[in-house]
Amino acid sequence: MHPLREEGVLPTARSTCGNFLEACDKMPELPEVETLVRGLRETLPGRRILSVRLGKTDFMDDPAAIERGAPGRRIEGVERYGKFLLLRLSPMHGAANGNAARASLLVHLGMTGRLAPSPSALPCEKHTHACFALDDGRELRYTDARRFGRMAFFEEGPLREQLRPLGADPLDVSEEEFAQRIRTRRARIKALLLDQHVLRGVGNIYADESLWRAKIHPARHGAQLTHRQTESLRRALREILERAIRLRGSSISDFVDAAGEPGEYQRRHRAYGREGKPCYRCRTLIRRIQVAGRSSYYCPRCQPTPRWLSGQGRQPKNVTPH
DNA sequence: CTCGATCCCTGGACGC
DNA sequence: TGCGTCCAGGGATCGA
Repeated sequence: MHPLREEGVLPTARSTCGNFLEACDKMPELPEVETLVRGLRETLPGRRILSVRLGKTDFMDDPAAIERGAPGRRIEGVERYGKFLLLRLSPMHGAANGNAARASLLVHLGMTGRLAPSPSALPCEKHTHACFALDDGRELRYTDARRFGRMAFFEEGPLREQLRPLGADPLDVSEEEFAQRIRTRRARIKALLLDQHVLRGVGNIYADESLWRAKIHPARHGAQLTHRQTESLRRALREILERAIRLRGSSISDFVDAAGEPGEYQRRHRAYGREGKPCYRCRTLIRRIQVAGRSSYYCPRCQPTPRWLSGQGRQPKNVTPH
């Protein structure tokens, strides 16, 4: 039996205190991945990968390529691209074959993925599917119960190929590009925010939060939005993501930020997961509907339902994008 | 091309 | 206590 299969279960490693929604809090979207990247950057660069052990591999593009390509390389950097995490690897030491080129390990955490170094002596947590032994007595371990994540090894060319289809950086996208990417589409705004080909890094939580803040109903069509609305949404999204990164970066939960509000209050979602609770702006009860196959939380008063949806009426035919 | 529906997978919540 | 059922979601894939 594979050593990783018999999972050495740590005595209830994490106190999963709290309800489901607090657990959702940890779902890796852009800010969570960014925080992880910053943490790994402190400790990984310069380390050499000595060996690789894999458990279940059905979420990996090409497990053999990882086993073949990673050992012997040095970790040169850690980067984020959307929700992807990139381990930049050196060319293979003194390699004359195909390993002379730079390469990267591409990691997506999916819903439940975690990536962290750990002393090799510690038993692996349950659902650990990849262990990279480092030259300092630690192992970089990937754990993912649901295996919705992804792991792959690429050299530069193929890596660019993988990342090329991804959309704009929501922290960086210009007013014009954002409007262009949204207002030319007839899909619902919620679907567009979640589409990694439109924007890279936004997930369900921050999509709902930014729509709440911009006062836009999740089922509106991209092409229905005014320029003023897309600009409001772009700013809301950027500010929420930036704040989330700041908050995640400070491990202390109850600090007071520049706005003078307690961190605990700040970090609470305004819409996501708050079905039946009063809107922070108008006290109307937050509702939950399905949009683009995902739960979507919104305030029915602040984010008015589009007319075509509210009545028995259906979607008008003339929402032609332009 | 565009968009929506379906499926993958597991653990936790909930009902009986 | 224990069992079954439902549900969460990112993204690939398929069909309309």
